[in-house]
Amino acid sequence: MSAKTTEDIILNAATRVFTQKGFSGARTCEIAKEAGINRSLLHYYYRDKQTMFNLIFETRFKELFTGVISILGSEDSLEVKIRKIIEHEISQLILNPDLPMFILSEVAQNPQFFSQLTQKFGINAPKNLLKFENMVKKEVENKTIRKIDGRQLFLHIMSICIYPFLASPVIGLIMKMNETEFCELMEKRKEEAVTFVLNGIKFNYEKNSN
Amino acid sequence: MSAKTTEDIILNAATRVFTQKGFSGARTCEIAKEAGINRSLLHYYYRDKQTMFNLIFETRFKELFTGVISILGSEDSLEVKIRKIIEHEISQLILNPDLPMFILSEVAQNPQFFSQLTQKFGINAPKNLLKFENMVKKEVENKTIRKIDGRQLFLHIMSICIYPFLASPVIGLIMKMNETEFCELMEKRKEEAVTFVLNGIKFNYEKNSN
DNA sequence: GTCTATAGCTGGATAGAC
DNA sequence: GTCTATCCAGCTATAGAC
Repeated sequence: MSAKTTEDIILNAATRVFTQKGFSGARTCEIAKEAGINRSLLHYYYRDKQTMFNLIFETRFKELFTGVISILGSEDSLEVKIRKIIEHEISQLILNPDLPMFILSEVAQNPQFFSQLTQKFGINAPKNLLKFENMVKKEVENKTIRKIDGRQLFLHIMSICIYPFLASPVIGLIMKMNETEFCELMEKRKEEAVTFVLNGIKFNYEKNSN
Repeated sequence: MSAKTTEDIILNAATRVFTQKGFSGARTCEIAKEAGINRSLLHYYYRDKQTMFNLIFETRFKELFTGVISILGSEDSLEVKIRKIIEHEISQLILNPDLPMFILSEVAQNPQFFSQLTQKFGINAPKNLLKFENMVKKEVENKTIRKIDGRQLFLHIMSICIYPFLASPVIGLIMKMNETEFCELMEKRKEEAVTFVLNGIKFNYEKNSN
């Protein structure tokens, strides 16, 4: 990140511009301007716009997904997994609030991106998710949590962590917050989200004991 | 939607293309092709790309926001509001799965869009949200629900409804579902989400009675 | 490695025939 | 109202000087 070489300066500038505007909205001359260099230097270091974009997209893609997926596949208990995912996700997103919008909007337009990259990095998301689902299933059978589809629970958790960052401009306006206040709300959200999720799946005695 | 006149045919085609590719990714020639007409007809009916886009964006913007905001401002009880929002949102999104990505990605690049349009339509989102927050506050004081920040609860609800549609390409792949299966999961999600949220805010006797 | 100049293309917009 | 032809701007990419 510290950007000493011209190569790094360009890459950082390109990352900012692509992340904010997406591939089709980004302009190479804006990247050059942001980096404070000549436009032809972009081609010298990274051949063309698409090549540069692919490189950046891969990096940011890993930033977004590898953390959660590895926690999903860990040996922790369900409750610990839930805590870890939430704390990890929200902490990361406070540092990179525009990351999910960048990745998801590009993937929406180009779904093959996702499968290509998970293959390339040997990420086995479906396997790790299945492991999570099986844990949920077992806890449901043991009646340590209420009856719930593991996929839905996984979606609940991801939703609660990621959505606020996807909608932050809207949220900022309707809740009349500036960026700092938004971050504070997200900071508090870590604990709140854990409580909410754990309560949300708690076994319901009154309802199920008869 | 039925598209009898050329004007409507163009508008429907443009809606599809803009929604899928966004403003900067959309090409007027693609819209013309999709509508099966000549490119210059676009200009005849809608002057230019930006004008056409603004028109479509306004319409889709209303589709996404007016429903929830009016429920927020209604006289229903908190529980009924929660049920109504969830059922309304997920039902709408099953019919328009790519709507939130369209709106939110454009707003992310152009935050003034949101404030302009809410002003223009006289939507007072902050006021209706405050009403919701006050209801939450009152229920917390009455100990009918656990202690929770109304803003966080509102975010929980919106997140759980909207996020799966924003991430649907990713979700489809890691859960190995096609579009139909995804819709079925969302159909079931209505009930699951209501249970989850209501449990998530339930007053916790064990913890608070001593 | 970095710059200037320029080529070449894509896409939006307009004029004008029918 | 619809089409053809054309123009023009903006953007990417390349060649070549320093």
